[in-house]
Amino acid sequence: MVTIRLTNSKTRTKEDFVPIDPANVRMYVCGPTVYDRAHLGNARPVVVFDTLYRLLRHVYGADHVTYVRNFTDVDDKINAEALRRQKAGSPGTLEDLIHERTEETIAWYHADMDALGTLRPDHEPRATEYIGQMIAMIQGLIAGGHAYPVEGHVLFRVRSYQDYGKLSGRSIDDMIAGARVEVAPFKEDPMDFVLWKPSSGEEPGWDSPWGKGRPGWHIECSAMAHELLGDSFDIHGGGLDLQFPHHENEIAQSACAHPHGDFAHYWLHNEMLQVEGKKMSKSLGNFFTVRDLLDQGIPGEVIRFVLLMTHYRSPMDWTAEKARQAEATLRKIAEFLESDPLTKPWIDLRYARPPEEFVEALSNDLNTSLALTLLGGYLKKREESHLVGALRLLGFDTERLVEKFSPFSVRSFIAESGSGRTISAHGDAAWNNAQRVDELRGKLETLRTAAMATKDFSAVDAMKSVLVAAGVEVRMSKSGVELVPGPDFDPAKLEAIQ
RNA sequence: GGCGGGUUGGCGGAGAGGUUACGCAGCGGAUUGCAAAUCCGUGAAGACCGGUUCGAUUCCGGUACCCGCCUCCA
Repeated sequence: MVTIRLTNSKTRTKEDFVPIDPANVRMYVCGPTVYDRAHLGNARPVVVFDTLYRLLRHVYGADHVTYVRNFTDVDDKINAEALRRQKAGSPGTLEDLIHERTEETIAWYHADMDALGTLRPDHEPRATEYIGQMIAMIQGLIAGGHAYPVEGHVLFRVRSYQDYGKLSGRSIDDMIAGARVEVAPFKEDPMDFVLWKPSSGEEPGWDSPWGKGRPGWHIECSAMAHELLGDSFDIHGGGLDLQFPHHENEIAQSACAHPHGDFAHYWLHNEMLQVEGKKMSKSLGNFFTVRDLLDQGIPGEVIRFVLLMTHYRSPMDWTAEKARQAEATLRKIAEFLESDPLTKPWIDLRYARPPEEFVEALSNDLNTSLALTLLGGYLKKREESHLVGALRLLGFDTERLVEKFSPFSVRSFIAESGSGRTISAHGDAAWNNAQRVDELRGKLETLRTAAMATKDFSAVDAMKSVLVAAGVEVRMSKSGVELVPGPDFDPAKLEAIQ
């Protein structure tokens, strides 16, 4: 069995991964706040940890990994939207409207992340379903002297936790010195953070020993991770921006509430995403959601490929050029996969396995960039079994790749043994297009044969330019004519040919 | 201000204390009616200054620049 090695933020070193229980490897990843469409930055950790999830399943067995990713459905932005709808006359209580909004957002999230080829986690708990556990946990923290109620709030006492700041490499005193935050007057210490806060009439609230209120942001992950994964579990993941304060606070709460456990053993943080060299932000006008990209016709597989091109601990830049390269590579792969089985050795691809070196690349702190390089090697060497095994482990469905990136091709061949033509198509729409293009292929071939005799190629060139304009690649050689649709293939433009 | 990370060839992007990364683009060639695709070949790097070492792009220190977090953004 390969040894997985992961860079643990807790120790700042790359460590051998040793699960608490190899029969049940447990991973928790911070999920989205469901107030709007997921943007591309949200997608990065989803794809990164999906890849880790797939690797863990590969190494320990699909039934021996438990992956939890939460939905944060308690949030001011959600409240604001629900309130806006209520004031606009939508029926139902505020709680109903909040639920409506979060349901809608979760459905979008699932659709968008599915398009990126990510597996659904084993559990997707919602904060609102774990309020009871959060209240119980807060009560325990108060009883243990780690938290204190004041003015309807409950605050966590950071000075009660020795190791506060260890994960993010900060000291409480340094942070106070450089703090730019306004400190609520009722805090014992400026760094104390909210576990519970009161709700006004316009905000959702739950009854608690401290009055009607709602949980602070950090407690939900602690409560849900504990409920679903226990006192101690293996991996906790999320974006680097969550390292402080979110993860720091999670550790403090969990460690103090469950002193017999040690919470997560390995903390993984992915670096941030940039767009054309700049931070993605609405003010710079380079902000976009995953749905925006999909709607622009950039396939989810391309987005996934681009995200995997850069190691997860490096800042990653989304550029149009990278998307172009990823698309070109996926097209080459698809074209090879769909190519005539008679031209390559027959293998039962159902049992294709990724090569050892490929698994090792991923096992070395999820080196997806190196993995993609190896993948390119299998393509070049036409090692179909290796290629398919590697693609699957990386989360690419080979049949979908063919349907999307090489839907059909038509070709004629002239050989000593005779001549003929082949059509390959995947899916009904592709078949119809292939039929139409094949007619044109026949016509082009006739024109070309005539032109070879007369040396007048003008008719051939005219037809070729229309095909190219319609996004069809034209390949003519001694052995025949081949037409392959490119990424911009537009069947409507073929009508220009009579 | 405090803390953390980064700086590799035209572009993207890895590994490794010493031997070709790789991809894209470029260039040369094969092939082609032309082209495309494909194949073969090829130049090009390690921000700056010091140190350790027989030898550093790879380890250590400093400088510059960039980025992130400290504000319930992944």
